[in-house]
Amino acid sequence: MAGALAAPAQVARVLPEVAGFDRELDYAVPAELAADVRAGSIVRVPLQGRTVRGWVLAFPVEPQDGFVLRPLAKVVGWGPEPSLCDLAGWAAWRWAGRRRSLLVTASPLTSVRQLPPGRDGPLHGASALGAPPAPGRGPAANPGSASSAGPVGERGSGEARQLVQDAWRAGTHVLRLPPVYSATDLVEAAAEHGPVLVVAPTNGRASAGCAALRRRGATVALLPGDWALARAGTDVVIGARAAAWGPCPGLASIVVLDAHDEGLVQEQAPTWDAPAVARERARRSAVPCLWVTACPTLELLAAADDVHAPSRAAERAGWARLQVIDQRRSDPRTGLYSDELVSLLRDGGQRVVCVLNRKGRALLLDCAACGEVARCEHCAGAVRLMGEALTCRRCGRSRPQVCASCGSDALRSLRVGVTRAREQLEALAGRPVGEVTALTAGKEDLPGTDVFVGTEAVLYRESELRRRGAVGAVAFLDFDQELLAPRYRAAEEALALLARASRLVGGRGRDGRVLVQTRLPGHPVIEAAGLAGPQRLSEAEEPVRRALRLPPFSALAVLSGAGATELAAGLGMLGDDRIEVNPIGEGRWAVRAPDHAALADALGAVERPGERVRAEVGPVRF
DNA sequence: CGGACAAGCTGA
DNA sequence: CAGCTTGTCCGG
Repeated sequence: MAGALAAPAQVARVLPEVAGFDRELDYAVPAELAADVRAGSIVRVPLQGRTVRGWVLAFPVEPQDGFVLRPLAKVVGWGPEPSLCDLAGWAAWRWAGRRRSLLVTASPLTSVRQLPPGRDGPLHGASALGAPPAPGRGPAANPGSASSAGPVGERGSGEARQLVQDAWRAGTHVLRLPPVYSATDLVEAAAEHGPVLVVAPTNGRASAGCAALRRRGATVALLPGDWALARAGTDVVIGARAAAWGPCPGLASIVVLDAHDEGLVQEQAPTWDAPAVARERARRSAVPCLWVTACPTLELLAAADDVHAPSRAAERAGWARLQVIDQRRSDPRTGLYSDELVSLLRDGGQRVVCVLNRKGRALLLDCAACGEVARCEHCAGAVRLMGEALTCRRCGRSRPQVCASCGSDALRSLRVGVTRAREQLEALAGRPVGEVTALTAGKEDLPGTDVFVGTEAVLYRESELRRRGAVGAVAFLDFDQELLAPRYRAAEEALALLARASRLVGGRGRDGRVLVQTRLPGHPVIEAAGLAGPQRLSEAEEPVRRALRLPPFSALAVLSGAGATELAAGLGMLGDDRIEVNPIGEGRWAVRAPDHAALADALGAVERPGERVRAEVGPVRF
């Protein structure tokens, strides 16, 4: 540096984008860059002999004395609004992570040097919101999706609008709308109060919602692509879960669609979830946060200020008819295909989607001659059929399809997977059956058949399935697997599957139905879906969760990775008797606290070990 | 994270 | 003791 006696440069406080580094550093801002620097700007700064990206958290600031400040190297472009930088700090505390990944989520994919004309510019000058549809207006609608209906259908529009009006005050509100309702009407009603940020559970729902809103004349930014447009200002900003971190100047409300959906939870640490981020963001802006869901979870209900539901008639109309097949007296071997299912399959006019949450062909076999379960000769683990051979799940060794105890080659499938079910369904139906699993999802077109079988991934192919005509029925071949899954949220997840299936067949008004094969016909999940009354499940679940001190009656985190044991020990050393730490096998630890604040404070108070630790706050699987 | 630098190891 | 690896520290 020349050491000239010019006026002291202004100073910016920057968070460098360096993994594992969460400190703010001060930099001098050269006069020629000062005009482009503002809080939130993305810049490049020198650090240890290289230059790295970073976010300006504050500008200008009083520098801390005692440092020779290095100059900012470059202004890359626009970044998150300053309020989102603060929100990232909160989320880093709440999910025991660092700000970097959260600010990456809040930033554009590529540098944004200039914003397009915004709210008051030519794109927006006369928003057509509330006016009759004006197809030619606004940014180009997505080609290709213009033919599909709104994100979820058109029924019950008045009800959705009315709920928005009822809930219109600062705070977090559960809008308990049935699976079939008009999200487009709902968002449109919210947008009449000012810019609305919409978080959808999948990119597919977000882009369908974007197209529907644009057809009605709203200016809509679809994230992540339209980041710059969103930052400039639109009526609606919509995207998948990362949209919770999307720019939305003048934010007047946040709407989270399918707030119960697991797609709204970030899998990588920090494991933030969009409903909780939306709630805090709305709270900080003193605007309404609307959690829209057909099946509110206990965790959502506990965190919300109130619940708004439509009339019984409207709620009933939006759930499909449920046909429960009681299989308590059927043979477990043949129980996957009830008479009712077979007649449905043989009705050639029906398009049927079957759900079986098991991949592969045969996952458990026994010998037809001696009845022995097929197991591995080396480790005694259960074997499954892979191709033509039996493969051990535990040690991976293979052997031919022969019974190890009597030598017979007549092995029977005790628990079939989707691959085998497809073959069996095809034989029963007398027409072609297509297989859909997560492996094929998104990449290939659906098979050209009218009957499908797949894991729950098949339910996420809604728009493709419906494009070829109405789906007459969704059949859950082994619903008990969902009901009895060893996870505390299993029942709520099972109801969410029935809600998704309801949406696929289109509610009471259509002839569609959801068929459930089960040995637990009186289960609260089935009762709730059958009566279109999701609170039935909440009422049954609440005392169980309370007694077991599971969320929302506690807050959980799972620690894993090489440093997990050290971090667990550190938590024990805090001497806080509200924090429980328990081993859950293989270097994994469960941490339980009375609430999220206590959990976050405890995780934040312990020094992180040198070795890597993953802290999954609010584990999806537990 | 990744560069800088120091301490530790090895072989001629 | 040069030449290399491994570990620890620290960033404005």
